[in-house]
Parts: sequence; structure tokens; C-alpha cells
Amino acid sequence: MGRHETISRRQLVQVQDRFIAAWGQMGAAWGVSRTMAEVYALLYITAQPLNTDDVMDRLRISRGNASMSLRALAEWGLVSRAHKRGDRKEYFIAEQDVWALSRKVMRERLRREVLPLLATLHELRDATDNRTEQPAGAPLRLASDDEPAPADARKPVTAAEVRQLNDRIDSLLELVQTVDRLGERFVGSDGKGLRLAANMLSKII
Amino acid sequence: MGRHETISRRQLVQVQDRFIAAWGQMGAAWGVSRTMAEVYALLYITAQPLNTDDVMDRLRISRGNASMSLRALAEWGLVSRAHKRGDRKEYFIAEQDVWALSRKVMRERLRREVLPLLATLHELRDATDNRTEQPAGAPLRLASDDEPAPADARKPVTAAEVRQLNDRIDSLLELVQTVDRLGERFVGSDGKGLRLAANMLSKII
DNA sequence: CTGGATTTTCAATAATCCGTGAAAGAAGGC
DNA sequence: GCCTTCTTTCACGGATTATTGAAAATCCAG
Repeated sequence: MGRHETISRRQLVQVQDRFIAAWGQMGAAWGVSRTMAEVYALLYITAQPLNTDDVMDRLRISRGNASMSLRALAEWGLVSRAHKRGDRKEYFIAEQDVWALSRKVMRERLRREVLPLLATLHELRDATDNRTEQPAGAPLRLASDDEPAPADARKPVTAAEVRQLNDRIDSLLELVQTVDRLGERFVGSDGKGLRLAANMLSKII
Repeated sequence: MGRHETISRRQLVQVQDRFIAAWGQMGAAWGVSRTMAEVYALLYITAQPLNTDDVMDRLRISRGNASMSLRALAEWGLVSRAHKRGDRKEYFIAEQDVWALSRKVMRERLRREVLPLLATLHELRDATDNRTEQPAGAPLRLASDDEPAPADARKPVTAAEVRQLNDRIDSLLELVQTVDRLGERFVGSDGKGLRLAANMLSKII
């Protein structure tokens, strides 16, 4: 519907640069390093395979940095490698489907951040609420007990205190588990699962 | 269901410390500073109002740091201030409902990170696809044009290139908008909206 | 195998972020 | 008002993280 005006190549490049900058900033606000996000943005917005030198030149970063970032992106599954005949350089292609992109990012973040937290919470939960059926010799260890106990702070812990502690941990556990399940479901679903979910929810809530 | 064993106060504190550490680590993986997350965790897990000195002592951080973190938490709406009669110190209480907590965190992150990105994307979109109905005098400006154009890189930009650029920006815009709307909906919903959503989705997808 | 082209690694350096503590500021009691 | 108590601010320095660049490793054609 829009009429496309002719724009200069310079303007095009400027728009791309601003896009890359914005994307990099957003990446940084998440746990992704700015450069890594920028490299992805470059590959995405230019919409063509680029090699390490292209990335270096366009983003004005060192060869090492470019190499590292591209590798990390490949590990996350966000870019794929390609080759051109008669050219020994390696080219990189950005995942084009932004919905697939978001799924892949979520998958990695669940795996790297949520799962460890879940594990720790479960462990803590077990440490204060030992079920009767727990095997006698189970190596349930609080943090090491090797230092001599300080003389004070010896007043007994009431059952109420323990219950409260457990309740809090449980509440958080429930939240994190919900997030995890929700994420897993999204990650597992194919296509534009997120969009679907959004539409569904807008009718429900 | 579980039998609560008596545990020493030391063990209790150790469990709390591990909880705090885990929470802090997770916070750091998100955009929240580690200390801020730890202070919240402390307030949450001990389940009682603490003042600045309590926080300093327990977390072994400086007064300034404690003060800053508590203030930031209050700004995010994650802790509230309270006073005790006959005590001039200010006490802080953690938001107890983890679902409310997650809503507040999401609200802030939407506001701080998603909205600016949306604004930029819209702006870029407008910069390359000028609608015919656009007012003549609208201050639509690409990045400043004050530098002399380099002699090369002057070959014209094809319509296809512009279309492709716009398509990419649009795709991303759709994704970010979906996330935003989804988040807004969640933020707006009261109670355990997330949990509800999770249940709903599990049946749908 | 060799030589050149390309990529990866990593120690040094730079940039950034984070925490400190002293000093300044506010809030109350008297 | 003035002193005491508590809170906030902020320049500095320390710690962490990112980036560089050159050397080492890898790869392939001939």
C-alpha cells in the first residue's frame, strides 16, 4: 500500500546501522552480548550470506571478535554456515524466521538459566523438609559443616519458621516451574506458536 | 505431608544464604543487578521487615550499596517501606506474592526495554516506506546528512531491496508487538494470571 | 607435502560495570 | 535552633567483562 520512494544507498545503510544499534542495545538489556546481537542483526537485515571479513568491516570489530560472535551465534542455532563455490571463505546466514529465532533464544535461556535455578530450589526444599521416606544414608548435605559453630545464635528454630521457609521456597518453585513449563510448551510448538498463544490469551483473560 | 526435622539455626541461615545466592545469580542473568536481586531474596526469604543495617550486615555490602539497591527495589515496586514505632530507621518489606512480583518485573521490563525498541522500529519503518498520505512538512529525518557523501557506493537502491528491508523490519515489528501485547495483557490481569495462562495454553497448543 | 588462505585461540589491553565509604543531606527530638 | 540519627549521593577504585591483534592451528589445492 505504501509508495516506495527511491532512497540513496547511504540512507539504506544508515537505516541498517540504526537497526543494528537498536537490536544490539536490546540484546545487551537481555543477557546477550551487544556484539553478538549486532552481528545477528547485521546478517538478518542485510538478508544475505556474509563472511567474517564482511562482518568485521561493516561493524568495525576485530577479526577475533567477529569469529567468536559468529561461532556463538552458530552454537545458539541462530545462524547457519554456508559456502560459495570457488570461495574458500565461510559464509553465515541468519535464521530468517523471527518466530523460530525467538523459540531458539528461549530454549537456550531456559536451559542455561531456569533449569539450574529449578535444581537449586528443589535441593533447598529437600534440605529443610526431609520426607520420612528418605533413605537413611542419602548424602543430603547442607553447606559444609567444618567451621566451628559460633557460640551465639543457638536458639532453636521453631517449627513455624521452618514451615514458613518451606512455603516461600515452594511458592517460588511453583512460579519458576510454571515459567519453565510455559516456555517448554512454546519451544516445543512449531510455527508461530507465540502468535497463536497471544491470540488465544487475548480472548481468555 | 512432610515431617519437619529440627534443624539448627546455622543450617537455616545456610539455606537462606544459598537461596539468596541462587536468586542473585538468576537476577544477574536477567538484566537485574546481582546485589539488587540478592537484597530482594533476603527480604523475601526471611519474611520480615529489615532495615538498611540488617541488609548490610547479612549481605556484607556497604551502606551505599544497600541504600541504592533498596531504593531501586522500591522504585520497581518490589519492596515497600515501613516504620516501627519508637524506631527511626526505615524498614523494608518484600512483595510477598511471587505472582505479583513477576507481574511487576515484567511491567518494568516492558516499559524500559520493549517500548523503546518498538519506537525505534516504527521510526525506521517510516523512514524507508513513506506513505503517500504523509504530511509534506513532517520532520521525517534519517540520521543527519551533514557529512559529505563518499564518492563511491552510489549505485541506486532497487525497489526490491527496499521492499526486503521493509519486510524484515515488519516481521520483527510484529514479533515485538506480540510480545508487548502479551506482556501488557499479563501485567494487566490480576492474581495468578500467569498460572492461568499456562493452564490455558497447555490445553490449546 | 608445501604454501597460502582462512579461522581460531588467547594473553594483553581496554571498556564497562559495580561497590565503597566519606561527606553531604534530611528528618526528628529536645 | 542544634544535635543526633539515619539516608542519600557520588567520585574513586576495584572487579568483571569485552575486544583486540598477533600467533597458532586448520584447511585445501596443487
